[in-house]
Amino acid sequence: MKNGRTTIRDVAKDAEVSIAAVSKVLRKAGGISDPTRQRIEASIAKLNYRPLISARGMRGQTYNLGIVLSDIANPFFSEILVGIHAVLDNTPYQPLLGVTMGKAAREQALINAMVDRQVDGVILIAPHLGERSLSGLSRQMPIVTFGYHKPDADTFDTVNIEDVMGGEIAVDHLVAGGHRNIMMLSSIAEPEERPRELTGTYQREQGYHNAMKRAGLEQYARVVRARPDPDEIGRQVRTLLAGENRPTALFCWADFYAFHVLSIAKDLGMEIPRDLAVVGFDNTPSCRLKQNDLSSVDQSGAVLGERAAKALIERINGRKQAAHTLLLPRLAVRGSSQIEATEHDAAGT
Amino acid sequence: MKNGRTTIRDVAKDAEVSIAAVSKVLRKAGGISDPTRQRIEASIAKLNYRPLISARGMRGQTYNLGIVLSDIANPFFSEILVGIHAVLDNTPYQPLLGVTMGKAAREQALINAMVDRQVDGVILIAPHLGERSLSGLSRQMPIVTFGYHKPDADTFDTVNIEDVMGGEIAVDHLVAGGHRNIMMLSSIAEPEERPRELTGTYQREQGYHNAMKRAGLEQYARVVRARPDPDEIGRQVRTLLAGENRPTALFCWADFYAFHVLSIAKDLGMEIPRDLAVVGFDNTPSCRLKQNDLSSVDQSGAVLGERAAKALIERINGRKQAAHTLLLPRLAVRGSSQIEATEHDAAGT
DNA sequence: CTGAAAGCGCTTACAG
DNA sequence: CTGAAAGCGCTTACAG
Repeated sequence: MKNGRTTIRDVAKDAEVSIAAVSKVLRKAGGISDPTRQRIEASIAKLNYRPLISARGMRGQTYNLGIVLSDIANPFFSEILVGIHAVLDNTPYQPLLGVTMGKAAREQALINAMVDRQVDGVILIAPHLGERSLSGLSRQMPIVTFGYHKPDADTFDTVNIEDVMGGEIAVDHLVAGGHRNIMMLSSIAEPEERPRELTGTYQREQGYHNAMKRAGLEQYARVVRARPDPDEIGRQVRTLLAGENRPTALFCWADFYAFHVLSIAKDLGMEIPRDLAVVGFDNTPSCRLKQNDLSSVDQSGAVLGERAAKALIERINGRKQAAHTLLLPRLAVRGSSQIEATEHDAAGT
Repeated sequence: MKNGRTTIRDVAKDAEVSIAAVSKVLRKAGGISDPTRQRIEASIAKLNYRPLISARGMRGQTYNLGIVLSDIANPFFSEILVGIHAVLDNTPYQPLLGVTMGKAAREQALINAMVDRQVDGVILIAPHLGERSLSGLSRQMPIVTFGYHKPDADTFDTVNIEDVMGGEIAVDHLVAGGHRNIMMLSSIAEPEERPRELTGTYQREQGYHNAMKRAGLEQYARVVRARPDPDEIGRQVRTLLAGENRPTALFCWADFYAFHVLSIAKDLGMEIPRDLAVVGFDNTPSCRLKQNDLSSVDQSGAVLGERAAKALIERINGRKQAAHTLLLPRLAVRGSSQIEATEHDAAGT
C-alpha cells in the first residue's frame, strides 16, 4: 500500500470483478463482455487508476522506450525528439531520454540502465557502439538507429538521410557558383567501437569527394577534421584560412562547425561570401538568423524522428524483418554561399 | 526467466548464501560478515549481475530520478543537465529525462508518468505547475525546482539565481554606457497554473524596473513581451524599432530573444551597438561567436545543475527541512553593448 | 465470458 | 551474522 496508491485490486473491488478482468481491459486483451468492460472503465476513470509500471514490468511490458543521444545541446537532435514525441503522444509509450555527453562508455552504461529498466525498445541516435554490441542488443529488444548507415542490418531498423547525396548537393551548389578550391571541414571523434564508415559524417565526406571528382576538381579536394571543440575548430580553421592554398569555399559537416567558421572569418576581417563561401549541414533554425544567413543541407529532424518512432512501435508490435528508411536531403540556399541571395530568388539563379 | 537474465537467486546460488544476504550487500545494508560480503561481491562481478529495477521498485527504491524540462533545445538547459550528470555519474542514480515541449498539460502527464515509474525524486526545471500541485507532489516524493522563486517553500527545495539582480546589473551596465531610453524584451506564456511572479522572467523584469528607477529613468521604462516564437518576436521587435520613442538599448530576458533582435537589426541595416545596444541573459556559448558578440548575464547552468542534483540526493537520503539555494549572476560584457569592447578591456572602461 | 492461483525478482521484517 | 517466508502489483496460463 505505497502511499495509498490505487491498485488494480481497488478497481476490481469497485467494479465488482476479478483483477484478471481489470488487467484484460487495461491491456485491451479482449475476452471481456461489453457491459463488464464499460463498468471496469468507469471504475478506472472514477478512481483515477494508473497501473504501476514496475509491477507491469515484472510480467509484461513497461511501455518505456529508451532514447539515447549523445548531445542534448544539438538543435538538430532536439528536432528529432520533437518528431518522436509527436508519434508517442497518442500512445501509452513514454520516452526515457538518456544523454551520453559524447562518451562511449556512458553509452554502454546508459543502455545497460535501460535494459535494467526493461524498456520495450530503444532508439539510438548516432550511436557509438560497434556492430557486435548492436546486434547483441537487438536480440534482447527492438532497436532503431539513426545516423548509422547499415542498410543490410537484419536484426534492427535504421533511419537515415542520404548523407552522401547531402555532401554532393552542397558541393554541386558551390561548383555552380564558380568555386574550384572547395574544402571540407569534417569531424573526428575519439577512437571508438563503431566503424567510422557507418557514420553520417563519413558519408558526407564521400559525397564531397564524389562531387569534386565529377567536377574534375580532385586536385583541390581536401578534408580537414576537428573534434567538436570550439578551440580545436578555431585552430584548424585559422590554419586553413592562413595557408597558401586557402579555399574560396568551405563545406562544413554540421552547422555548429559552420557557425564557428563564420565567427573566425569575421574575426579575421573576411567578408562572407565574397572572401569565403560557407555551406553547413542540418539547416538548424539559427541558419535563418541574418548574422549567420547560412546555407545548409536540410534534413528534417522531425520527419526522421517520426519515422524512427513508428518503426520502433511496429517492431514492438511484432514485425520481424528489418526496415530501412532513407530520406533525401535538400539544400537551403542563403547568403553565406551566394551573393545577394535570398531564400526566394536563390532558385532562379 | 526473462531472456535468461541473471537474478539475485543465481548470485545467491553461486555464492552459496541466501538471497537475503545478496540483497543486503546490494543495498550496503550491513549485517553481513566480511568474508561473506566478499564472496557475494565476487559472484556479482563474476556473473555480471545487475538488479532488475522493476523488482526493486516493487519493494524499495528505483534509483531513478526524474528530470523535467520544457525545452530540450535551450542551450542553457543543456548546461544544467551537464551539471546534473556530473553529480549523478558516481552514484547509482539514473536520470530519466522528460520534455514538456512547453505544454503545461504534458508537464502534468509527464509527472504522472514519473510517479508511475516510482522515481525516487524529481528535478523540475522552470515548472509550470501551481503551488498546490507542487506541494501535493512533494508529499509523494522529494522535489527540487529551478526557476521557481519560492524561498519560503517548506516541502520542497529550490535552486535559483538572483534574477532580480541579473536584471539590475544588465541595466546598470547600459546606464553606465550612457543609455537612457532602455527597454526590455520579455516573454509571455500561455495562461497557466503557476503564478507569473515566481518565474525568473518576472524577476528579471523587476530588476529592470528597479535599476531604471534608481537611475531616475522611470519615464523610459517599458517592457514588451512576446511568446517564444520567432515570428512574434520579429513583429514585436520590428514595431519597437520603427516606433517614435525607439530605444537606444534593449535588455532581453534570454539570449534566444537577443539573437533574434540582432538578426532583425541587421536586416534593418542597423549597426550594433551604435544604433542599438543589446544585452541578453544566460550567457550561452553562442554569445561568444563574433557574429553575435552578445553581452549577457551569466548564470552558470552547470553549477545550478550540480546544486539541484545534490539537494535532491540529500532529500532522498532523509533531509526533512527545505533548502533554498540562491546564486549570484555576473555580467559578461561583449561588443553588442560596448563599442570596441573585448572581454578583456571591458573591465577597465 | 469470468476468476482463482501462480509467479515475476526483488526487499523487509522476523526468527534462529 | 544468516536465511526462510511474506509480499509488493501486476500478467498469464488455466480451469470452470
